[in-house]
Amino acid sequence: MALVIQTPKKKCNCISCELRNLAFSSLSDEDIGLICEVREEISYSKGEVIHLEGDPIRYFKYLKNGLVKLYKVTENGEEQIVTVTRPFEFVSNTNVFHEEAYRYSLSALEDSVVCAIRIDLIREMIIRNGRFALNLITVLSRTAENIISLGLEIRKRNLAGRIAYVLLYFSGEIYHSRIFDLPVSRKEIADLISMSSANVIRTFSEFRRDGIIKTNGRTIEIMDMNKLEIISRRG
Amino acid sequence: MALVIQTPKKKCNCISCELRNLAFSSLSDEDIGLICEVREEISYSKGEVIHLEGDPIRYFKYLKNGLVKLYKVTENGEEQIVTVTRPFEFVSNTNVFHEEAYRYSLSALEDSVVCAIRIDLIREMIIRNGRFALNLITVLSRTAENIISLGLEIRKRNLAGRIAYVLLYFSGEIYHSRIFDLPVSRKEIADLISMSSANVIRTFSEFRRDGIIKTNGRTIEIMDMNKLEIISRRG
DNA sequence: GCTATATGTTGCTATTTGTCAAAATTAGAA
DNA sequence: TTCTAATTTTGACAAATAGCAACATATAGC
Repeated sequence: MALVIQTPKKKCNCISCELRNLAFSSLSDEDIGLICEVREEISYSKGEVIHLEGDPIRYFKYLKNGLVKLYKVTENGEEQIVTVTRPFEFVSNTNVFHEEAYRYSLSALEDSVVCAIRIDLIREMIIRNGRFALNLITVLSRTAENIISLGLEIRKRNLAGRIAYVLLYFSGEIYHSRIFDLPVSRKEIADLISMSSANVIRTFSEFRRDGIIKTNGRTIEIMDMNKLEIISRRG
Repeated sequence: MALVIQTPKKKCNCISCELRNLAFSSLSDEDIGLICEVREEISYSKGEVIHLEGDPIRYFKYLKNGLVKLYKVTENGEEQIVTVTRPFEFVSNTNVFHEEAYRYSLSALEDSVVCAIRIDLIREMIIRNGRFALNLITVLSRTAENIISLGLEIRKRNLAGRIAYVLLYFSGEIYHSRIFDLPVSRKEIADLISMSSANVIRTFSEFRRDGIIKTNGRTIEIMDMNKLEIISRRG
């Protein structure tokens, strides 16, 4: 008798997970094994909400693959987008360690996989493993700095400069390609750069007229990278 | 000129330092003693630069008392202010753990005292003392989140809303008083909210005309807190 | 394939914000 | 103090941006 019945758990693959090279590189195989046991890997399809602002924080989440947006809904029901980000960003973790509830909502812009580990366990490991803690501080502060920097870059530019910056951001940081499918609507770009969607669209049209970009729906092709960079710089 | 005062070393008082209640609460008396030995307490008078963006990061700095501004100089020589902050914020430490050089400059808006501890030592302590690490993560993420939040709040408002928000910020967060001396010039407010200084001044004048504030040079008295909050909310 | 709905586009106008310049005031240096 | 330079203030005008509305196009659900 006394059979230990393990619910059919798919074979843990954390040990070979490419993410170990980030914060988790300093964990022993033993600890990684522990994380494997308890971590939950959750798939979200495009458009799905991963969590809402106000939800209690129980998990430390990081993006394994896909693309997400971090955002906030203002009192008058408008969305303000904090950032759009790829793996392996530690998403919405700016406040994971000092608040009870999420300050920002998170949703999937593309089909995405999030790895979630109970925050208590992460806390334990920080306490137990100083090297892990130091690694974690490093990546968390990089994540936070990216968000801060994006905000400053947006804030100092005018409409055209903001759009040029965002296009370069998607091209350079997100897609590493001169041609790409925008993962967001014009309205969402407006919500990211804090401008009206009509003016975002207008600026796209101007850039198109001036031969700086080609657009076909959400497909963007940057034709004149140089001019776009100039607009971004002096905008 | 911001001399590092090393000798004669005044009797170490870290053990009773009110800052121990923050990140350092989890350090043993022994470790606190060690920090006492090596920490440098540096006084800056109003207007002095504490460090410049690009300077190599060698110290973990926190503000013991005073008031500082964190800022950046753009390519065209304009200042962009990231935040204005009081103790016991951990200043400019967003990138202390993942970069070689400061990304932002820091200067004193009032006479200030900064405690500086060699970053290597902090790293060592993180590795050695997990509780300290966890505490540090908590306060660092709160600091980062404050900066992110300020940026978002500014970005979503129009001119009048931004100024109302900033006045409420100084009144509520910095001075805890309805009447206070602005620690910054009109130009610096402009650099913080990313608007022109002429328009900042104009808005001050409007608020004055409407009986919302009284101004006398840098002395501000908020006369109608309610109206200011309404402007901040719907701006 | 078809409708219903959301998203994108453009023009027009009102409002907001920036720029420039001159005058008034304030702060700092000698 | 006295002078000088920087900051503050205001006005007039130009430029940028928002708001609205009509229409086109794409998308999703049936």
